[in-house]
Amino acid sequence: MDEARTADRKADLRNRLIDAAEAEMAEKGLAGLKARDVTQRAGCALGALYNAVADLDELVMRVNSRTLARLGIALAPAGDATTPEAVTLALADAYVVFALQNRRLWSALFEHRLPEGVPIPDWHQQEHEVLIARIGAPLIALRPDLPVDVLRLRVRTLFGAVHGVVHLALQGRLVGLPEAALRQEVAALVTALVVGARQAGTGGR
Amino acid sequence: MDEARTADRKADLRNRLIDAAEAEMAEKGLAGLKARDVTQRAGCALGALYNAVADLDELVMRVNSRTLARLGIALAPAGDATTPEAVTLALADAYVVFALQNRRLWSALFEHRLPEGVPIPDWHQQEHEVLIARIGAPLIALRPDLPVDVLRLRVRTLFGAVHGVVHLALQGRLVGLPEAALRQEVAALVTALVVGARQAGTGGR
DNA sequence: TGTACATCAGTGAACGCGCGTTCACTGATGTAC
DNA sequence: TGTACATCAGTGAACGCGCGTTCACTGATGTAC
Repeated sequence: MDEARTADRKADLRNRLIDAAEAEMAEKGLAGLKARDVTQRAGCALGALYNAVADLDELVMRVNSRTLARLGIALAPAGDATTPEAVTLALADAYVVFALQNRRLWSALFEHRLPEGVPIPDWHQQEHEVLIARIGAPLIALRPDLPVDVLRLRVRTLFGAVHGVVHLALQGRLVGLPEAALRQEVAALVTALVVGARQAGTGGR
Repeated sequence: MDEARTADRKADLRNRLIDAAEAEMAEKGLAGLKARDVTQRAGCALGALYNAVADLDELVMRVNSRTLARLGIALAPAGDATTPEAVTLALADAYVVFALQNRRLWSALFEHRLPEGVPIPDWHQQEHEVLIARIGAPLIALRPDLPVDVLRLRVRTLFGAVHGVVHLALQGRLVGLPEAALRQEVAALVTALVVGARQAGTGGR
């Protein structure tokens, strides 16, 4: 009857391990994540890690999963804007701010690669889809005339463009770029793209 | 008097090592580059590598240097276009094509990180600057009214946007995207950005 | 409520591997006379 | 042109380290009677 208690404690440790991994990754980046550091931080023995989780890769995916969830929350208020353009702009700006405030965790989202041949698990893939859909919603409103597959591509292009600018800014080849400047650049970028979309959609030049 | 001969042979081996490293990286990517594979491919002993080059990092930078040079050559014909817009479009398109034809070598350009605290050597940094300047030239023609530091930022934004789209496309989260589609997306992206620039520059909307 | 037994979370030393780099050596090449 | 000597490119076995993962063990927790 009390077997639930042990299960709880097991889940507890598991969470502590994910917490620890998250903290380590936030401090040292994905490449700096070491099994020993994680377990030490979580206050358990090295071996316990493999009782809670299959391997380090799973741990990374759990952390990435959390990061995506937090990103989702950070993007939510953007939906309140009144026009599709404004929504898109707000999404992009929230994305930039999130990336800046979560540099290493955000980078880990894109750096992590599973070993060759191992596919990304469905539950994780789906989390990505949700985000893409969120970004795509206002664009669909903007261009109801376009077929969905073209729109899907456009959404990824928009996302890729914003992502690329932020990525480059955080890489350090462009050190010390102030936050305000980055946000402004991204805003200009998105404005150009979205205005282009509307003009094309309404036949206006 | 014949000491030149030995020096030549030394330089020869060095070049063969860089060739080998380039081939290895093109096949297996930056992370797949191993000292033993390189020397075996170059037909020399493991230790000879360290006679020719300080360490693997230097080898990678030599390869990246070549890749940048080849990229420069690939971009050159774009300068023949007649309007600044057309030049920018041609540059972006040539960039995309180059990236697709040199996936792993192109990725290595951005993946390689020197160990913490070691700065990028000047000669390599400068190669980057040259490319950025090349991309920037038509933009300067487009917006002679803007101060240079704003333009510098804009150039990097444009580059980052294009880069991000290509990067995302090659990552594999977006597998099998046909080349034509990618080129078209990038063309649309750049058109939007460049048209925006001209309109803003001429006081148009 | 006790007692014997089973389970399994948790331990941490040890394993094993990959891999960059070093180092004592050798032999070919070049110099001095 | 020979001969003795010095140099140093090239060799590859060995070093050393980092680090993910395993595994024999232990002790606390839970079950059966």
